[in-house]
Amino acid sequence: MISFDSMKSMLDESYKHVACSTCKSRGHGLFNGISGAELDTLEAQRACNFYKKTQSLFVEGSTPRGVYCVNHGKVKVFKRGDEGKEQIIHIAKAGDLIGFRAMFSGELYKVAAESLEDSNICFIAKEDFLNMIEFNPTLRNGIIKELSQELSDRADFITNMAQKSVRERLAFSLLILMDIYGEDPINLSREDLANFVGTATETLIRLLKEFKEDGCLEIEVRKLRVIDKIKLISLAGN
Amino acid sequence: MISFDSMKSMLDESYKHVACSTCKSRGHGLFNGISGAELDTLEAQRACNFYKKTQSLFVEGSTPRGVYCVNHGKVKVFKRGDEGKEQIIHIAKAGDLIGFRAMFSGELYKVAAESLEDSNICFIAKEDFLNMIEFNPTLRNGIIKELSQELSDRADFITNMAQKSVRERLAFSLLILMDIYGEDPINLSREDLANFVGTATETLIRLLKEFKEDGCLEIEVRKLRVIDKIKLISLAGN
DNA sequence: CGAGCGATTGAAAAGACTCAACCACCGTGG
DNA sequence: CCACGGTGGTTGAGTCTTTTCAATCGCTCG
Repeated sequence: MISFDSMKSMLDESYKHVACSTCKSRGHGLFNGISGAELDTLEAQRACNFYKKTQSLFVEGSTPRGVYCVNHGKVKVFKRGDEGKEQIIHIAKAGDLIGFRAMFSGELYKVAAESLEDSNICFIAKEDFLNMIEFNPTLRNGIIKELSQELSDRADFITNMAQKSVRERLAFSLLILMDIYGEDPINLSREDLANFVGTATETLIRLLKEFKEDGCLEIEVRKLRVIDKIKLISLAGN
Repeated sequence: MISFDSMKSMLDESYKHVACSTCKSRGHGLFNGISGAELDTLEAQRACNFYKKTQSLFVEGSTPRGVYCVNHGKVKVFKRGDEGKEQIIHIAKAGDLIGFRAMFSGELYKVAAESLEDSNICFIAKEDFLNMIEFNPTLRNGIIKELSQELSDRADFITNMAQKSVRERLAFSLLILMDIYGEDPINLSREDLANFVGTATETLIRLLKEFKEDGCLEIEVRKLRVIDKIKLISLAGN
């Protein structure tokens, strides 16, 4: 049976059932350069789904059943601290793969994932994904490289968290977000942004205002646009 | 030519040229369960070296040439922040492998590694290591699993850094160090410990004193011994 | 014995957080 | 069409943690 919601979803202009062959995933990241039989297999095995803003992909502690490939939209990957406060570890954009770490560790999810905006996200079941990895050396090496890359990013992240002031971390975070959002303005709730930077919402708001007064930033209700990247880089203290 | 230093090293009681077959690496981690021809290959390819306390294995920005396998001793893996302050990302103990991330990413080292005490550390050249990985599915899967595991650990680490107080982080760090040091007292300079926790040395010293007064800890010049693990866990705020 | 480094202590200052109140916007229901 | 309630955003004030800077101590090594 098709619910009213899912019908509405299908009619939503942001929803497109796309072919893997035209998906951004092929432009970068893991599935970069995949083609031929491999691509056909992928096309056949993946299931395309629409997620409304703030919909959950998976939660901490649940059993991993496959990987998620973002076709369109943004997804936050986060973890909850002791008091339930979210720490955003990563924000995935179109073309990114989510949840593959858990495929290999044999553990339950240690993080949760949730859409930040209306998103198209494909799902590839665990067995299918692991099969592809097992029999495709290129893909396999890609995975290893990807894991290595993320590990390195996180070492940076840890160092920043430990040594930088909140102001510097915010500047640094905005630079990362610029890459993720590309031409579009950064579109995050104050709370999500605070949870990415690792600070209190109020502190974040005050700093955003300062950055705006410094002429680095344009602020709309929920949208941030970086005007002066150079200045931001110097504020990030690198 | 053999230098005086290296002769002295060889005479040092802490130096033992061990066979891989008796190395702790086989008890856990990547080389867990390796045997037969594989073990012989490893034995033939690896070079055993002695590192005095505070000796560098590799520095940030240098070219990775192979992996390091700790036979005996401890190694800190760290990164320098903007003001040159070290952030210790990881402390490797006997049986741990170091520097394998860089084998796969094709980049220069993003972190540095240095011995924390007199250590025996074997070296396996890049080609040999990659060969082993390429042709040994078990080993390969082990690597992927290891990378995944570390990724998960670092997500925790980031969350802790972002949300916990320094006191909680210290308690948490001491618990991690208990695992690493096992029966031995934790043996780190105040500065290294501070750089692991991510705080100023002075703050660290004051908190250690408090923990001692709370009856959690015994403090010697450089050695820390946890007395009350339960209390420490509650202090870590989990 | 003196230099030097790591460890320690004290006092002041800065940074960030918490709490409380208030505002602005938006969708709902009357 | 408008009042209402709720959510997310913003501001202010006070407090607490943590850092910084300066000084001292104690030990080891040459």
